[in-house]
Amino acid sequence: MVVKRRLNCGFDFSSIPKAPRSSRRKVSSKTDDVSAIDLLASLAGKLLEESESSSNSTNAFEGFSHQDGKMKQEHVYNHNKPCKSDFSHQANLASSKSPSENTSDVSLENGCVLEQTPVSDCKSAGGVNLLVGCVNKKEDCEFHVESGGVTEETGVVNVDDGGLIADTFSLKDPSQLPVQSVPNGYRNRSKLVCRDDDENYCKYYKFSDKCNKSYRPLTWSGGHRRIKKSVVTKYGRALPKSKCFEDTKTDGCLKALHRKRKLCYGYNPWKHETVHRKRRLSDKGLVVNSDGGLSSESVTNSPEKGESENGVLSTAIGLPSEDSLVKFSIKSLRIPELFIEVPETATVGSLKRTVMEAVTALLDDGISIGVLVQGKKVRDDNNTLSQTGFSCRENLSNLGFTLEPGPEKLGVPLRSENHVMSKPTDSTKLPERSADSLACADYVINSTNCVENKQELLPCQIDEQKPSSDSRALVPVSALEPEALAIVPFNEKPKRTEASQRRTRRPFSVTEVEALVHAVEELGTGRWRDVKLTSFDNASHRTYVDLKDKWKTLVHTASISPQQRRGEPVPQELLDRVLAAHRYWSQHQVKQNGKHQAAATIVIESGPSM
DNA sequence: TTTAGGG
DNA sequence: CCCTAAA
Repeated sequence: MVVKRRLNCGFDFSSIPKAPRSSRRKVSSKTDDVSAIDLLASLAGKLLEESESSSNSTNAFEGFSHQDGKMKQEHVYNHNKPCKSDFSHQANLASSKSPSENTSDVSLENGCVLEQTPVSDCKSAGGVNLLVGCVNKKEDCEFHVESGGVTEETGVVNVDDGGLIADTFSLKDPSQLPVQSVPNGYRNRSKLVCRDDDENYCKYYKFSDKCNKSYRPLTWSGGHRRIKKSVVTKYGRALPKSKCFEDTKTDGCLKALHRKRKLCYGYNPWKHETVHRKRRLSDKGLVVNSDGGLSSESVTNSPEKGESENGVLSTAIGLPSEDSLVKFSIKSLRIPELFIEVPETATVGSLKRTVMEAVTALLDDGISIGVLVQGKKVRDDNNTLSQTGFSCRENLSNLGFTLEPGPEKLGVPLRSENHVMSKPTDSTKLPERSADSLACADYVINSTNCVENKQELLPCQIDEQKPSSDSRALVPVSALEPEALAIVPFNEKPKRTEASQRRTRRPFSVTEVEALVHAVEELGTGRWRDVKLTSFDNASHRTYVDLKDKWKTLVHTASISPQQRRGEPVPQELLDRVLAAHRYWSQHQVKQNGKHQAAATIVIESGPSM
């Protein structure tokens, strides 16, 4: 899975397709959501363009001040390399807010960021997260496992992945963000969890007597969702699935990349991109308009006319010369609170893989974009920017974006009719500016050793933020090497275009097995829904069917010789409990059918767990 | 929707 | 993990 994903640009996340969790559940996509992404992209592109032409664009960025003091440890990861464990990360400083509000911040980074957050903080502080990270201070940005508790007595690293959060902060100087020490609170059991928005944030579940700690499986509580949607072109036309990146679990990143590209070539009127390049991308399957550039009609659209959603988009994509343009940039989209647990004896490689899996799971579950104005989430996607209150440049400081779990909130795929987007005015305008960014991105991507190279990565992003040219601070939507970009998605995973992709395999961890066994011991083998609700409620990637299947395999595993077992070894103790529980509940079934016999059985067997 | 099983 | 018949 990891092999070809490139998660370097914050924008990627916004465009990451929501992987269908279950074929049975189909969520109708909301067109409104798309506009948010597109708008965001458009604005970002616009900002770039603007900054390029005007050194004063800096002001536009200054408004984005990071509002909270949340401590975050973020990890930029990417896996351009064949090695799945290959990911790089870096920490970012972010602010702390209540879970529901923390989304208003914007971090500017070249890559996706994972935040490490103590679970305990979540519940104890009413959802307030303490995250550790930094933007410019490399020394503080490393993924210090020790701080998380790897070296702690618990021997686990907890990465609580909360909802995805896109933070926006001043491009001016990320380093100004307060740097705080890493809390030593990562001692709980790990949660591969994804915080859901707001109220769902603090969910956690108990999964065993021994491990009666909050456990939030990696996922947002939205449960499995499988969304089938068509990709909409930047122009608002729905493309045939075969020609678009379809939402798939495994191709989320690819899709993200695709989106990124859309941003580069579709929404960002950056300069010096040739039509030829665009076409090449198009040929590769990218959703790129061959004529490229903003359409004249869109250009003529004045911001004032933007009453409808389309209008908003037009405004966002308006000509650089228009003062009314809303300009801002989103340097990165953060994935906060990825909670990970690994034994202290685990290798670094396994740690990487674990993190990678967590990230993948997070992405697989889909994300949506939220827009915040003055800390308040804008729910009406149909309002214009001005109506919403951030049409003016001075209000940008109050503008925030959030990456939120839950594809259903933002059915990325929209209906074409709802997305009459502006076309790029100048086909020749492509992200030349992004060259630097791209170089940076490439560098990041090529970094093999994430941890080791992290510091190297940071400079990249820092270097980009030159005082005189804020545009450099913009998210590097790599466009420098179109071919490469185009190739990656299509050549690497060409077939992954169907919505109903098989879910990525996620082997049960021992911890999960433990939780499962414990739940079955108490609930029996015929109440998988209850098992799910009691022990895996927040593990959206674990359906009750999954649990049932896992139990099935566990019983089988326990029945065969250890030599025949594969995968991560399950402690014999657990397997014994599996057999015991299986036996017990089998008897229990018999009991229901034949009461008398059951009574005797029960007396003999005091319980499943032993 | 949930169970139960086969694939 | 997926797919589905049944309930």
